[in-house]
This record gives sequence, structure tokens and C-alpha cells, in this order.
Amino acid sequence: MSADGPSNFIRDIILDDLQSNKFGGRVQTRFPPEPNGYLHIGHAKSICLNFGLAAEFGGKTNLRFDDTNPEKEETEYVDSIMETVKWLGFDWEDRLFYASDYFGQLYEWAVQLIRKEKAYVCDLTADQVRQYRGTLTEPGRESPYRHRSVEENTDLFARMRTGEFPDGSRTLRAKIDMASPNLNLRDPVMYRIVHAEHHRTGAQWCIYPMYDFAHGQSDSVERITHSICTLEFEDHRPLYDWYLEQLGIYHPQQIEFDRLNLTYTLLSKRKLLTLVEQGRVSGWDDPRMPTLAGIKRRGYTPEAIRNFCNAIGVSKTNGTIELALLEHHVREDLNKRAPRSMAVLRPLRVVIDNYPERQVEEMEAVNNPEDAAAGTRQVPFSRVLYIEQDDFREDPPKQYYRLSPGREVRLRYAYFVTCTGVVKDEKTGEVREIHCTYDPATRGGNAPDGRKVKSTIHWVSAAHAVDAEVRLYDNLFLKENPNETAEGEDFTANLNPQSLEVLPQAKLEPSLAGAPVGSRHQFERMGYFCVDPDSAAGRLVFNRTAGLRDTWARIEKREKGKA
RNA sequence: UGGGACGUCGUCUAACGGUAAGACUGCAGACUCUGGAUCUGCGUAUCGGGGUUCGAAUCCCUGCGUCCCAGCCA
Repeated sequence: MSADGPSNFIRDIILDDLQSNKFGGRVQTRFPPEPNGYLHIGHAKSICLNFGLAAEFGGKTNLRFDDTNPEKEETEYVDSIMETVKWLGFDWEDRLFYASDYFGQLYEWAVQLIRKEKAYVCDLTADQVRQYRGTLTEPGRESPYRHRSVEENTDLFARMRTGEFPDGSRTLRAKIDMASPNLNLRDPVMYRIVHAEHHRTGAQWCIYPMYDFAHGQSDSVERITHSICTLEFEDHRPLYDWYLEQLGIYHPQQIEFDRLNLTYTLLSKRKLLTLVEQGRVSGWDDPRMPTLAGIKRRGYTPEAIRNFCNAIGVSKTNGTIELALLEHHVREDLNKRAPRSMAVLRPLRVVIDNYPERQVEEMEAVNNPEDAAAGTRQVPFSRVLYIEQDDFREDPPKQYYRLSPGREVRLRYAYFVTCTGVVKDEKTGEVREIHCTYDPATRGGNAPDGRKVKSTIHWVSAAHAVDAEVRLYDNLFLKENPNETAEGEDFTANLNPQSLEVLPQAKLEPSLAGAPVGSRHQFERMGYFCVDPDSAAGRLVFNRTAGLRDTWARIEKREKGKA
């Protein structure tokens, strides 16, 4: 058997099963989202696992929507989920299924269990069911309806189906064991009455199967071999097995793994929904969101996400991955593929006093030092430029190598310049513009006399600059664990008020003018940026995907900490 | 307090009775027309206590800690 996928305990189980021929040499998995929200990075882990494992062993993976709750599920979510799985790079081919495809079969199976006296119609209210269930430490009590006859149950269940009874008035329950220490086995509900429009079956049904009565059988119908799910379903496995055994049908193996947790990030559909509904973010695809739609808009590549998912591994340990690892993988990927350009995010005007007024020179710049095939481009240089405000200090601190009065630096791909003067706002004292002289002998960026400069900074010619809006993102939450809150507060108290910073006056080199939406770029020395769909003709909007590793910022922070 | 599961560097993962390894992070250095990238080096871990064994992260017992379960959600 091939062995190139990342090793993990599930893969080992599959290897064993292949060895023992448990499933006749087949590997068939499925990704089973409920269409009640957008997919997030945690789902990516499951998608990569399910599709990755099957692909490794020549198996197939189904996409199956777990749509057994008509009240929460919508077509909008179905569409976005399919789009996202495709974007991530996976293909379910013709194997698109819905749990609702099996409603008829599931109903037949329920009738079968009634006939076996393994299921009964219960008239207890939701409240009563809860009381009868007992607690973690006390056994439950049997429902007074538990011993109805097969005939009565069959009749009642049929009438539940035809819509004779109101919502919540009755349920179909499995007859298992009210004293089981596993609460899932205390006569779990199989069917409930819900008169609601289903996104696919419309008003055809008014009774809907519970997850437990639908999932295993759906796996069975689809001949799934390894049904991979998260840890919280561990307690459900006995029930999963029980239904399949009672029904005497094909029995897949459920295997549980640890759900992804990320620092500074919330991965709960409910809480993400809250952020969207309360307007804390601009939508499901806000670039600060951990949804795959948001991450995509932020500029992440599918490759980076897949690499991340492979790197984090799979186990049963409840852990939390550091966000830094995710960021590492985008940088690693984008470093190889993102074309470089120069963009000034916070512009500071620079006049090169000894440079001819109307002269413009085209400077040759490398598109990607990591990829020779990316070639070069021309960047216009002229007398008035913009540089980054951060690249000039009137009083340079220790270890600051950039421009300051009297100091010479290199303008990337252009000339050495020396700062000769500073113009300040008379009232505020703010630096308005600076003056420099250039050394014509250093054209292209090298001095014939071999002298060195400590620093190279980026620039944009003022007359040729393209205006753009740049959106910088920081963690959505201030705390590593956003769920850790003081008494009476909820996770929204941990929201980072500075998670979005908009820079409306960025200046880009002209080659960026026609950058298409979604294109990814490295702005040299600044980070990776992606063109946002909010861009309009003549008005580009960029999202910062990730910053570059910033040694100076680190030094500065450390020095400030000392002071 | 019933049941289920899990405890290995700061974080995540490996080691399947035989030298505790890798990645990320951090720190130091080299190189550099991006304080980027790259390269080199450094650091820190088997939850505690007993046992079995020539030998234990691994097997057994015990204690401790963490997570999940009392939806007619999934």
C-alpha cells in the first residue's frame, strides 16, 4: 500500500483494515456538513482528512449534506459549502448526496424497528422527556407509553407522518435502556414532528429523523467504510452501532478525531453566526473571519490551507494550534508564488532636490526573487516620490538603519539618496515632507566605489502612483482563548477593537493598476496583499493577507519594553 | 459525584518494549539591493506514585488533571 500521506492513527486503522480485508479492500469516506452555516478552517481539517485518506488508498469521498433539520438549513449554505470544497481543491465527482435523499428509506427502517418492538411512539412532552431521562448520576424512568402494542405504534407513527398531530406532541423513540450510563441510550428520539418547509423536500414530510437515526444509515446506504467524525460523537457510537445492528444492514466503522482549535479564533458556527448577525464583522466572508470564505477573501491559498491541515496532524488529544502555524503556511506558499511590487501604505513625500524636474527614468525591478521565470518589470522614477512614513525618523533610535537626516540609504532598484532636510507643519510639528539628494552614479542601486548602505527602502513615484485603499487586519480577538471571559460577559467582550485598520491613501507602483480581484501580491517589505472584491474601476482595495516577518518591529518592541 | 475520552518541548505531532524525533514559536549568528527569503546553531518534554521487564513514553495498578455527554440540534 502506498504510504505518502501524513501518518496518523486513522490512517493506521485503515492500513490494518486493508490488511485484514475488513471492507474488501475498499476505502470510502464522506464529508457530511449540515447546511446551516459557512464552512470554517476546522472543516478544512475534516475535508482534507476525508478526501486525503480516500485518495491515498484509491478510494472515493462523498459529499453529503446532513439536512435532517428543516428549521436551520438553507440552500444558500449548500451552495457556499460546495463552492468552498471545490475551492479547497477536492472533487466529489458524481457523489453528491443529501440525508434527505434517504427520508423514505429511513421511514421504512423506523417501521421495521416498531415491528421488532424496538421503537415506540411516545406522547411525553419535551419537558417530560427530559425529566424521565434522569441525570448523569441517576437512571431514567421508563415512559408510560413504552409498552404500546406494535399495532398502535404502527398506526400512530403513520398518522404522525400524515400530519395529524401538532409539532412536539409526539415522538418516535428507540426502546433501549433507560438506566444506561450513556444518556444517548436512554430511549433516544428517532423522529420528531416538525411542520416546516424543507429546503429540498418541501412540505412532503412533517416528521424528520434525528441525526443519530439518519447518520449511520446514510453511511450504510453509501457503503462508507470509515465514518470519520469529531470527538463529541464518541458517546454516540454505541447508538450508531445499535441502529445498524438492529436493522441488520451494512455496518461502517465510526472513528473519532480531535476537532481543530486555533488561538485567538472562535470555531463555533453559532458564535460566528452571532458575529455576523450583530454586525461585528461585515459578513461570513469578512477577511477576519475563520470561515473559509473569509480566509479566501483575505488572500489565503488552498495550497496553504491544505499544507496546514497536513502539518497539524490528527489525534484524539484536545489541543489548540497556534495561529502562527497557519500564518507560517500562507507565507511559505505566497513567498514562492506572489509577484513583488512596491506600495507605500502610509505615504511621506520626498523631493530629490538634485534630480531634474521633468525627468522620468524606468528602473528594472525583479518580479520574484524566488522564481526567475517571473521576469522583470520597469518602474518609473522621478523627482518627487513617496516613501513609507516608518522609513524616516528625525531622531533615529539605536539599531534603526533607515532614513534620517544626513543618512544615506538605497531606494530599491533606483539610487542611493541622502536626507538633507525636513519640512514640518508649523503648528503640529508633524513631518510634511523631506528633501534628499541622489547620487547619479548609483543608478540601479549599486555604488561604483563599493560603498555600502545599511538599508534599502521601497518608494513610489508620486506622479505615477496609483491610489488604493489598504485594509490591515489583526486578530479578531484579544485573548488566546476568546471563550475565557469575566463573570457576566460573553465572548464578544474579547473582540479586538483594532482588528481592522483602513489606510485610504496608499500609493502603488503603476504596474499594479490593473490587478484583478483575488490576485495576490507581495508589497516588498510590507507583506502579502490580495485584491478585494470591493475594488471598483480606478479604485483598488487590498487586504493584507499576512505581514512579512518583521525583525525591526521586534527590536523596537523589545527596546520599548526595556524603557 | 455516572459514563466516555485524553495527558510527550511554549504549541502541535512522532517514536507501536530497545539512543525521545520533527514542525511551528523563541533566541543567537551567517548571508542579503526586501530588517523578507535562505542557511547554521541553541534551548526546553514523556502528569505523579507504584509495579512487570535486562530494558517502559509504550504493558499493569493507582492517584491527579483536562475535555465531552442530561436538544424533539448536528
